[in-house]
Amino acid sequence: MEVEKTISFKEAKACPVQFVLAVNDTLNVISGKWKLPIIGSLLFEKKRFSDIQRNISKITPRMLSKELKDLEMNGMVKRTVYDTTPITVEYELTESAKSLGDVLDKMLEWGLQHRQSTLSQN
Amino acid sequence: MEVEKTISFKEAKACPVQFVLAVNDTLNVISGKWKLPIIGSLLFEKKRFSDIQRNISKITPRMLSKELKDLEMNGMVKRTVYDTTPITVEYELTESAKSLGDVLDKMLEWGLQHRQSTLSQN
DNA sequence: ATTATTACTATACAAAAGGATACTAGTGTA
DNA sequence: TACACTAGTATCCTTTTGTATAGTAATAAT
Repeated sequence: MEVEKTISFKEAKACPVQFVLAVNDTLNVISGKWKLPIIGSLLFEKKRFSDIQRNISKITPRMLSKELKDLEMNGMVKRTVYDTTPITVEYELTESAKSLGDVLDKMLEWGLQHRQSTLSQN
Repeated sequence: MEVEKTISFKEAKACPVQFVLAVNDTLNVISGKWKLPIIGSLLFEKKRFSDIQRNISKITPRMLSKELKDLEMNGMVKRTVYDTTPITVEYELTESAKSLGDVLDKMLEWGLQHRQSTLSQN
């Protein structure tokens, strides 16, 4: 039986190893070619499998299925099956996933700034 | 000749495609197994190749060399060669890279919160 | 009976990322 | 002469990630 310690922001920030581990947690949740597009597609409304597929035109069903499973396992999306004919399955972001929006905004901001500052080096 | 348009935070945020692209810019800079550990290792002081290698015990010189090149190309680290014998090479984070610290803090914070909220689902 | 629909799965393959191990150049020391 | 040091490279191999293409189950409409 493992003892799992809950770590605080302060503790994690003070220790480089914990820091890297915790940041990696976040990174892993959104890593992979299609996670971000999928999250983006679900940011404003819940959607069905085929809707997402139409939304992200180049994704294959295999990848969409796999990435959605990953996201579900990581507590990022909720999957709901409706017993219609043919069945419909709805995917929606969890609250936690929605709160990732703020982080993504920060990344967006830094990305734009960084592009500026590296362009101006020429 | 390509016209390159500089995009604003507002513009990027309003357009899902631009949003995903810009966030991906940031993601790409820190993606790969060793980027974060390397950045972490350089956060507080400049270091030499062998120092970093000692710091991140499991990295091979091949990977360290490759990742440092990537980081340099992306404007994240500055490489300085000193003509000593044997030569010494120093790596340090650029200002832009240091400013990534804030983003990483956000990611750390979210990662910890998300872990809490998914644990409490059981 | 054939076709369409939704939400996938199966198989095979290609490409990218990463690891293991050995090696190099240039110089200094024992 | 032999060895050690720094900062890497070179070669080969394994693992992970992603792609292409075809197929499935359950049901309903034509």
